[in-house]
Amino acid sequence: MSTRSPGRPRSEQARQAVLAAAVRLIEEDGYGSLTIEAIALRAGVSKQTIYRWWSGKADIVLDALEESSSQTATAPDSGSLESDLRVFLRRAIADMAAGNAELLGALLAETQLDSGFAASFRTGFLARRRLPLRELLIRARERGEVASATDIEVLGDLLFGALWYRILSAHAPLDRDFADGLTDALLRLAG
Amino acid sequence: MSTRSPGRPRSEQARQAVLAAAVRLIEEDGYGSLTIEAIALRAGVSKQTIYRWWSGKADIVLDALEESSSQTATAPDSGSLESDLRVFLRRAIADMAAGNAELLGALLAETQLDSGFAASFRTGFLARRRLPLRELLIRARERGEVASATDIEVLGDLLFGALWYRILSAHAPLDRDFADGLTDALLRLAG
Amino acid sequence: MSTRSPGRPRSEQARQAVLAAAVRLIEEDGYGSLTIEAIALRAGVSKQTIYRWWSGKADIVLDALEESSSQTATAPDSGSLESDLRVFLRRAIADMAAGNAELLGALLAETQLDSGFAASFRTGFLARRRLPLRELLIRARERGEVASATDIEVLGDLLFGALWYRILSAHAPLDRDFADGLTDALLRLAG
Amino acid sequence: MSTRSPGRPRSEQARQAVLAAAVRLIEEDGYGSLTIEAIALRAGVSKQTIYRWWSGKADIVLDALEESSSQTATAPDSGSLESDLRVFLRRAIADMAAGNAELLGALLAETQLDSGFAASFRTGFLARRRLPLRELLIRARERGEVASATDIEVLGDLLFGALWYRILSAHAPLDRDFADGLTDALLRLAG
DNA sequence: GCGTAAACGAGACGGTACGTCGGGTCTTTAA
DNA sequence: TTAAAGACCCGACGTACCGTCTCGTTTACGC
Repeated sequence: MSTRSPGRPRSEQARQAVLAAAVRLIEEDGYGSLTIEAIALRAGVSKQTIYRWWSGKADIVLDALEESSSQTATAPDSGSLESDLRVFLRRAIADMAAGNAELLGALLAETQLDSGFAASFRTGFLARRRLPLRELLIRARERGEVASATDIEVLGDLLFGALWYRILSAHAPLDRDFADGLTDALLRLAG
Repeated sequence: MSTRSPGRPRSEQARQAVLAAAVRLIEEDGYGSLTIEAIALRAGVSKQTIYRWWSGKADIVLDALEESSSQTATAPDSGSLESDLRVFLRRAIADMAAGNAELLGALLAETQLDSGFAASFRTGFLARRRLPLRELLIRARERGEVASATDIEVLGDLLFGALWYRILSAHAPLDRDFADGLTDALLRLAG
Repeated sequence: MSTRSPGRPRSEQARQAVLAAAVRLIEEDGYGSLTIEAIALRAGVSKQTIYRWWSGKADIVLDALEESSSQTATAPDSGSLESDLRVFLRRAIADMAAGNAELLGALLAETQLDSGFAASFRTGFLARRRLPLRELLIRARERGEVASATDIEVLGDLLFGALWYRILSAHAPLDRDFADGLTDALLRLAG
Repeated sequence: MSTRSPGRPRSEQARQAVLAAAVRLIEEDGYGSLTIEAIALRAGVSKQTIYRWWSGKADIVLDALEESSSQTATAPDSGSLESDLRVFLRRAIADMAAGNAELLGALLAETQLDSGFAASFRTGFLARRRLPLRELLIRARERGEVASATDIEVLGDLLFGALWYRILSAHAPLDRDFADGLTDALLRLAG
């Protein structure tokens, strides 16, 4: 069989170089001064190659993030709300803290700059990360660990809000203590 | 007496026109496509006049916000935590909701684009808005309405995080119900 | 074979459009009100393209002039001083008179405005046009048609001075009569 | 008597300061980078004061020139063409050479930039300086020292052309030797 | 001396053009 | 067909000066 399409195949090397260049440039100067031209130069790639595969800076950052982000996609299911919550939050914070806080901030900015991107980011990125928490809480409610009157959505707002707020305000670190503090608060609110 | 400095005085009319133009342009096309030139054109003002008084787009937005923002500066002091919290939150949300959510989003974006602005925004704008809540909670703790073990800073993160998160994710409205939901949650955590 | 360098080649069409636009704008409003932006607009070309290939307005005018200027570069060599001088002067004046007087005036102005340009203009443009006259006179001296005591450089000053002075003062036309009058004067001085 | 008009009289000090500042700035950076604002700053004078009395940069330079220029206005009349010519030329060149070559160059440039100024400059400045030579030559013709066939205007073009050309091309100095060389040439052409 | 009046410094104003940067597209040669 | 190279049009940047304006202040004259 084989039958790959004809012509020169896409260069995986170029793809990696672009993502790596973007990440490094953001670390150096911040997302605000990131330019496609600088990425192309640093990656040793032509601008055209970038525009062939990505729609803009935000798209590259998104791609880089999916690449480095480990799986927060599946909710833990230990049978205990406290354990599930603690694991979920530690994992989420570890994920953000690594070197990704800068990248998340970049996407946060883009959300306010490009309403098209904002829409897809909200229904895609944000909602996807919120889903496991929701599942976890629903299972806990079925076990009776969460009061039926509790508004699960407000819980989500409080939790993710606190996470993003730390990225935004940077007034305190995103560490394990913060994860556990949030876990305690959530348990209290859920009861 | 009096003796003002010589030279033509600053035009208050130009100042107002710039702020108004910026706000209207953001409402029309979003902060991402806001340009100094467009502001100048719309306001019937020269670019130089803008650069004479403001350092950039973010500075203008900040100024516009202070102008329209009513006083959230002073904490209510009714003697009851619940009442204070409710008043404070309703006021804060009313302030954000008006037409200011867009402007706040713009500042949020700028925070990620310009680290210099970010610093002054955090220690200025954000911290200033956080202060009344802090005072209010400390008074309540002295009255015994807040458990001494409660971490007041985490409470702040949760509350303001939730507010900003709604602006960011726009998945639900910033209304009085949300204010009251947050009040209930906070009371529960404080106790 | 062949192997030209990669990348999009320079647009000859853009180049011509720029030169033509500059010439027409000078004819319309004079060099004083010529702007790079107007040239770009009229030529349907971006400013960047202009700055990529020319260093400024004067450089463009110089280029346009070389383009339109026929060859005054080679000295006539008929064996007779009178004939050589007459041909040289008629040619030089025809060259200036065409539509180039405006352009020459522009370069004249630039000489006084930009000392860097002045230097290259003197050693390049001016000196190059002076050379054929010098050769022609030296040949004539060898034939005994020019007195050995005659200062060839002063002759050059007188001749080119008169030409430029007419451009500058515009009090009388640059025509064939003037060319012949100068020829007669020069012959008299040379003898 | 007296009866001057009421109101504060014009400050002679300000006038001198402006002219001096303009001259010094031209010497330092050339006419091309001369600005009204720089003159005002250097002279310790407000822009308004400059615009009240002069119409622009060229007008100031013209004023400064008339100030420093000694009287070339009257033709010498010794009874001998050679003597008259020599005196006239030495005087003219001394006048130009002093520190005025820069200023003359500036006016030369302005001529090409502003057609309104050009007209008044030609009929005023240039023609006025040409007049004494014309008178001197006419007197000599009446004495029989100039051939009646000689075209006095072409003589003027050659002489003033050579002077201006040295300013323009700066390839040789404006000194007494040059004045005497021109005198000899003119005598030869006149005979 | 006191009011009128012009000139003065300071400096903000609406503009125009500057020269640069980056965006996204297009056109070439090479793999 | 993809890639690197690099020229293209376009729009905005932040700056420099333009010539005008509006202030508070100063300096003359005529009443």
